[in-house]
Amino acid sequence: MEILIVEDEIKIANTLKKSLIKEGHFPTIAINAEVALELINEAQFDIILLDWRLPKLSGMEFCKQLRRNGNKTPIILLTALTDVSNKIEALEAGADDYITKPFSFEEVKARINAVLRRYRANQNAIQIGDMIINLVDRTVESEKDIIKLSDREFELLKYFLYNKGSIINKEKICKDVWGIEFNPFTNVIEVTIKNLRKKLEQNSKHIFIKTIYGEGYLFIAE
Amino acid sequence: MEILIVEDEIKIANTLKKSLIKEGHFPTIAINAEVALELINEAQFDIILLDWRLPKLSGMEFCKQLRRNGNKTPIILLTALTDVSNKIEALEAGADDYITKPFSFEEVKARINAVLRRYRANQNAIQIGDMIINLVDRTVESEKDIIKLSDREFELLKYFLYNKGSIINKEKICKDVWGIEFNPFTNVIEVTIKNLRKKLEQNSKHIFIKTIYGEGYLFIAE
DNA sequence: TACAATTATGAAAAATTTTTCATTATTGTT
DNA sequence: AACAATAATGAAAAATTTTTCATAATTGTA
Repeated sequence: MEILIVEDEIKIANTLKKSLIKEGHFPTIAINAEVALELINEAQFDIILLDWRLPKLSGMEFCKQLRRNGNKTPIILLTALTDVSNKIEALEAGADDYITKPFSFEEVKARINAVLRRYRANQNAIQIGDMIINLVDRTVESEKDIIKLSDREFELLKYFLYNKGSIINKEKICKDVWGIEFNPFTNVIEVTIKNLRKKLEQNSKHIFIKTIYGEGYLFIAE
Repeated sequence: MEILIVEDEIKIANTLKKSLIKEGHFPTIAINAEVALELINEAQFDIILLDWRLPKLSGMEFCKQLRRNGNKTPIILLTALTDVSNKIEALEAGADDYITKPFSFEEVKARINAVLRRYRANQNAIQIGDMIINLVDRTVESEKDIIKLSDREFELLKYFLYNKGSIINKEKICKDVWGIEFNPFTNVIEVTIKNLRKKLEQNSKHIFIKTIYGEGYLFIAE
């Protein structure tokens, strides 16, 4: 995993770097915000460890700037300050978490894991109607329940999501979801849609698969 | 789907908007780059349709600026220019595609779909060792072949990916992948790891699940 | 070297998913 | 209203996945 360490104290930066390499990660050091920004524009980082105190542009200001520019990489601020208002300030600047110095590497590891777990969950979770669908974990949650979909049902749901608002005919569904040419002698598509519909309707009032007679299906989420 | 239309010609913008709404999308209009940037910082767009000719800051310059600031939203440039060098210029500015005016809505639709398909594939595909793993489509490709994993096997692989470089013991694997407490009377974990290993080893020279005797498993990708 | 602990393995049982099937229901056309 | 075309449905068959099982192999300890 690519980790950017923005820290002007070389000793701290190198210690972190070594420990992260030991963990199988790929850390990169930037000694100030300027260097960091260049690196961010060149490479894709999975997470940023950002010291609060940096020369010129503070870590917090830099954090704000990144967020203002639409950068959503998870950020953990490293701070010596322990005042509660600093925590609020850090989170308001757009940081996902903060670690107070001095810190153990175990804590850094734990925070990185926690922030990434949350980030990945948010990244891949989308709200559709009154449900939350995670495209990586393949979970579907309504207000009532967690809906258990089989693989094929989930593939079909994902397909409808990607084609929301469009009428899709059976031939296209067969090709794109089953990966085979349409066979008019089988009704497996109708059956699978029926099964998916049933599960969605039992758990949602705002999501429908509407049949357009003779044309196909239209996925609607209100 | 949230679509940002950056177009100063109101007629064109409104025509596009209406057609996109008809398709079930959620378009928003910005009449210049400044307005667009504000909207981009406030909301999350799935794709941006960006006119080349904008007052003050051209679409291309705006595109460059977005990319420079780490914004990776798919962008389609709308241009009246047909010179081949403009196409190259557009792509070099960081656009994902371009559409030449005048255009039909069918073409806009087709381009949006193509760009999103490619974007989603790239977004969710990661290279690990000599394989490409798509976490949404759940496909695993090596240079030789497409590896067919069952659900459980894929969940286990994903888990190892997220914990690359860490030794994970069986109790933790059981809890995090199977979602149940470890039962010492079963060897289902060993069997599933064996099955996954076999498939990985048949297709990759650079990915291993190493056994640390008495401790757990370590996922290695070179 | 012998033994214990842990892990790996091939085969089969059990569970689940996917598809097929026959029938019913709905929609459109004449 | 009658009929044809299309879609939906419950049940069961077929296919696949997941787990169990008994045994073998590997690793660590005494």
